[in-house]
Amino acid sequence: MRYTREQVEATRARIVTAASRRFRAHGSPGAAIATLMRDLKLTHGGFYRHFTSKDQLFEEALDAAVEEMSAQMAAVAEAAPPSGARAAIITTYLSDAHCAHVERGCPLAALGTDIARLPRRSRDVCHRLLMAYARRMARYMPGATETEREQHATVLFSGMAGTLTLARTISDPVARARVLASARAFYQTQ
Amino acid sequence: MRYTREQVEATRARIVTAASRRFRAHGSPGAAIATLMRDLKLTHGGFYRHFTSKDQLFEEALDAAVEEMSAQMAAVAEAAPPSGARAAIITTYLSDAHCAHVERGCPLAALGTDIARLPRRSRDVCHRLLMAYARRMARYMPGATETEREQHATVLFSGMAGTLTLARTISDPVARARVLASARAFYQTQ
DNA sequence: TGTACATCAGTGAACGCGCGTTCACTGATGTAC
DNA sequence: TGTACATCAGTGAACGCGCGTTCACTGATGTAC
Repeated sequence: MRYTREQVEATRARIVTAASRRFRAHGSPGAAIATLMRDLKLTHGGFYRHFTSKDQLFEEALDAAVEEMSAQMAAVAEAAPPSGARAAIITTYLSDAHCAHVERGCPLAALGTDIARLPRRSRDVCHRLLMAYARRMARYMPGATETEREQHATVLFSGMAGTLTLARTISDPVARARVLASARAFYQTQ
Repeated sequence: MRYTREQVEATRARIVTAASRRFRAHGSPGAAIATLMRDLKLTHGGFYRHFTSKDQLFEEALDAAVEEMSAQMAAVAEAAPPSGARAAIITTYLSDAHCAHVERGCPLAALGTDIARLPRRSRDVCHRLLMAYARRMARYMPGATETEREQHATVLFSGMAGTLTLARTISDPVARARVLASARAFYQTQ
């Protein structure tokens, strides 16, 4: 073997991480494998030594994005006083900074409509990943039962994702900030 | 001239209407001009007698979608007692029926992330169309000033669009209906 | 009124490009003997 | 320990396909005379 198992897995991980950013920034059709590999100083042919198809990469990249995002949100929640965890999440999620960085931000806001259009099998896989995200956020949500908290997380995060997506269509920074601020106020009082 | 002005404009309108459905269902990269024209019993070459590019069609199709959707929502609001207009909008927007028909539904929920990724010039055009939608809905929203009502409409509709998009990733009808019901309850009490 | 020509929506072949995927090949290292 | 062979991550050319766009052409109708 030319490379050790560690090297091979490191390369694979680099591809997944880079893909998770590029897919969020440009969508799957907008992110070509050849470009992705070239920017990693690799050639596109080698891609298929690691993945069977672009679709498989998409799923793994989404998994990585969900993991990255939910870890960030959990960190924000844990840093806040217990009663302010939900508020801290809302402030961070609907921040100008999050809005400005699709490629590192919430995969639902970045890829929602693309996932909704996927054929059933892939859509189910993706949806399961998104549900894990909601489940992880549930502990910071109000509600008497785990199910209630999960549903609250689902509605809150999908709602904020919609507003973030809309904010990203706005070129004017002032107008964009105003929409984000309105949404923060809206969800904070709920 | 082979065709009268009426015939030419009727053909053009048919193309825009069909495109507005197909773009919402499959996104712009997923909706090919050749297929679109073929289903209208036309050939793809003729397309360029009516439009200069696919991008131009996208903008006109989005305009039509916004018009269709906001007219539907306005009708629902007008049919309700004045104090119940907002509630009626929420119930209709977050209904199973709306969720099941992307191609006739809210363009923000169907195309949000695609629009956010457009180059600046087209994104501005699209965003202006979406703002007209919010402006038209503002009259049914609470708020002391027109600006407040518009901001409320913006946050409410973008939020509902995010949840609708998420609901569309769910294959199981029961789970999907549960998410929509939770969101209806959430926004109704706000 | 009749005839010749111009117009232009629509046709269908062709072009060019990007992209996912395949494949024969390379060459450094692991392994068998 | 040394040598021959196997492995397989990575290379880069090539394939096939879909798609946006172009273009020469058609032919029915409008218009000029």
